[in-house]
Amino acid sequence: MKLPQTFFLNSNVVAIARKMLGKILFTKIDNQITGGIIVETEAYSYKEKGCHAYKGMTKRNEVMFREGGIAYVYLCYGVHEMFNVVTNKKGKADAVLVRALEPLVGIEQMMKRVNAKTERKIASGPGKLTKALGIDRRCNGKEMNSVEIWIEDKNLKFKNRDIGCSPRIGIDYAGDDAWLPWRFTISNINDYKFKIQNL
DNA sequence: TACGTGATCACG
DNA sequence: GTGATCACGTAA
Repeated sequence: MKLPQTFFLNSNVVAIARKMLGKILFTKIDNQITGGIIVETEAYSYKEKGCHAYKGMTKRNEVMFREGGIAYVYLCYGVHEMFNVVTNKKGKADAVLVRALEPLVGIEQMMKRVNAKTERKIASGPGKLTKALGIDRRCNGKEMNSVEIWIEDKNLKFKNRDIGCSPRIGIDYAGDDAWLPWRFTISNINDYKFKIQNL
């Protein structure tokens, strides 16, 4: 089942980030379908200093202020496209950064895009997963149930011990807010992968 | 551990 | 206009 927009309208972005683990992010770009299981996410709220929207609306973060359920894609360090899903109601600029995927569909195509020789680690970072899925700033503002990009729920459930929760990566500029445990990870994904059917 | 890379943003 | 900074990846 494709996740509906309502999934992203909740005001608790941390809960959404947690629930996005195990969902499957797909793109159909250049007529190729590629996708992977979301295994690492981070929550960002306009109320805290780690968030691009903390200081208000700018040209870059404008889509974060729209109604939830759309993509927020921006360029980081001049090199990497970063993919987020905007959440919450219009004007409440929250988002979830997707930081890593377990490759699942269209693996050959993903390997080609990232120029990798093996399928291992081809989407194991926020900059790499966008490259693997063909996501770039053209996806900025795109609805998350469109034909180019969407997330599916295959009802994957995890044991508590396989879910990690820790501070977010690379946001030292956020001061105290850098300590918020808003990063979520899955370990032992291979123990769960086989449960996914009907790709 | 160092640095490429270029858009963005807060200054004037 | 300009310059510091950046939600990374890779090589070493």
